[in-house]
Amino acid sequence: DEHKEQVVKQKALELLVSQGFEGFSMQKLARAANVSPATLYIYYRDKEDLIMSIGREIGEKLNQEIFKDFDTNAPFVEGMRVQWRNRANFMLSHQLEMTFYEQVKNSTYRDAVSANFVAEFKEKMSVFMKNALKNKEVKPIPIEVFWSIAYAPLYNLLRFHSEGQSIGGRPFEFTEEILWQTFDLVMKALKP
Amino acid sequence: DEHKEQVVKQKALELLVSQGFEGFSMQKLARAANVSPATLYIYYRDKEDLIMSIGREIGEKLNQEIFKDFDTNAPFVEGMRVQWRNRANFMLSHQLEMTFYEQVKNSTYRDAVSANFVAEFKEKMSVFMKNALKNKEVKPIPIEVFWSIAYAPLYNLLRFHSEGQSIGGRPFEFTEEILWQTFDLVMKALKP
DNA sequence: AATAAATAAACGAACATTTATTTAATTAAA
DNA sequence: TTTAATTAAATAAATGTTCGTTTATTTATT
Repeated sequence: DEHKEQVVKQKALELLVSQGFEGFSMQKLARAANVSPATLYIYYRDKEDLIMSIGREIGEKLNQEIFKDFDTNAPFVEGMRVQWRNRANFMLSHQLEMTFYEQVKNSTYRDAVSANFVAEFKEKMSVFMKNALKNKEVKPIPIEVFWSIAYAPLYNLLRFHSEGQSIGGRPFEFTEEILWQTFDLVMKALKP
Repeated sequence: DEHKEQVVKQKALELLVSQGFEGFSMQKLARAANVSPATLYIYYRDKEDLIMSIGREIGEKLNQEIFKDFDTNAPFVEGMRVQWRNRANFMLSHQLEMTFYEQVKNSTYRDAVSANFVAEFKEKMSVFMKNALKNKEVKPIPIEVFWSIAYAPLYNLLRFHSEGQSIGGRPFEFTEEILWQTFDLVMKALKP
C-alpha cells in the first residue's frame, strides 16, 4: 500500500523530530501511523533499516536538488549563488526532512547515510573549483577551509530558522535579504 | 564518594558519544561505571537530570573558557582572535565533552542546557560589538549574520576534526595553520 | 465469467529483553 | 549506635521483534 507507507514515513519524521531519538520507538511510530507494529517490518527489515532508509532518501533528494541548474563551468560567484539558492530552497521547503537528516547524521547512523552521493558532490565540485582557481576567482585554500567558510554560515542560518530563534532565544526568521547579505560576505572572504 | 561520581560522569560521556541517545541507558551506564543502578539515583534525580546536569556543567565550563583573557574594550580583531583561540583550545582538549554537549543540544534537552549563561555571552558581546561598530572595525550586520560568519566556520572545522575526517571521508586534522588561515578569511569578510 | 488456488499485505497479540526507577537489606563511617 | 552510602534484587512499563491468523489481491482453472 503506497499511501500507507507514505504515512509511516511522514509520521517517522514528525516523531523523531519532535521527540528525538530518545522518544522514538517502533510501537509509537506504529500507533502514530495507525498501523500494526508488524506492518513496519514488512516495509523495513528493522529499526535501523527504517531510520537509515528514510535518512538516505532525504540525503539523495538533497544532493540532487543542490546541483539543479548548476553548471560546473559557470563563473565562481554564479555557481556558488546557484548552490546557495538551491540549498536554501530545499531546506526551507523540507524543514522536517532536514531536521531529521541532521539528527540522523548526529547519531550512530552517521556514516551510513551520506556515504554514496558524496562522491558525486566531490566530483562536480572538483571541476568547478579547478576552473575557479585557474581563472583566479577564488583563493587557493584547503577544501575543508573552503567548505567551512562557503557553506557553514548558510547551514547555521537555516538552523536558526528551523529553531525559530537564534542566540539567546531571539526570534529569527530567514529572509531573502539575510540570505544574500550573508552570501556577499562569504564571497568577499573567498575572493583573492 | 567523589571519585565514584567522577567515574560516572566520564563513563556517561563515553557511552553517549559512542552509542548515541539510542544506546544510552541507566543500566548500561551503571555497568560501565561499575556501580549499581540505584547509586545513579543518589547522585541524580533521574535520567533527565543526569544528562542535563552533565550537559550544563560542560556548557558553563565552555562559556567560562571562551571569555578567558577577553577584554570587551580590545580592538575587534584582537578580541575575536582571543575568542577563536579559547574556543579552539577548549574544544581540542575536551573533545568528548564537546561531542556530548553537541548531542544534548541536538536533543529534546536542547533548551535546558544553554539557558543560563547565554545572557552573559550576549552582554559581553554587546559591549564588544558596540565598540567595534563605533570604531568602524566591523560591518553593521544583524547579529545572526555575524554569528554565522564569525563562528560557524570554526565550529565546522572542529566537527571535521572530531570526526577525524571531512567531506567524503577525507582524513582531517585541525592545525594552527588551518585555524588562523580560516580566521583571516573570516575577518576579511567582517571588516567594512 | 465464475470459481478456486496461490500470493501478498496487514493485523492483533504475544515474545523475550530492556528500560527507568524503587525497595529493602547491607556495608562502612561518624 | 546512629547515619549515610551503596547495593542486589525486584517492579511495572516499554522496548524491538515475531507468531499465527485474517483479509485483500492476483493468478490459474474450469
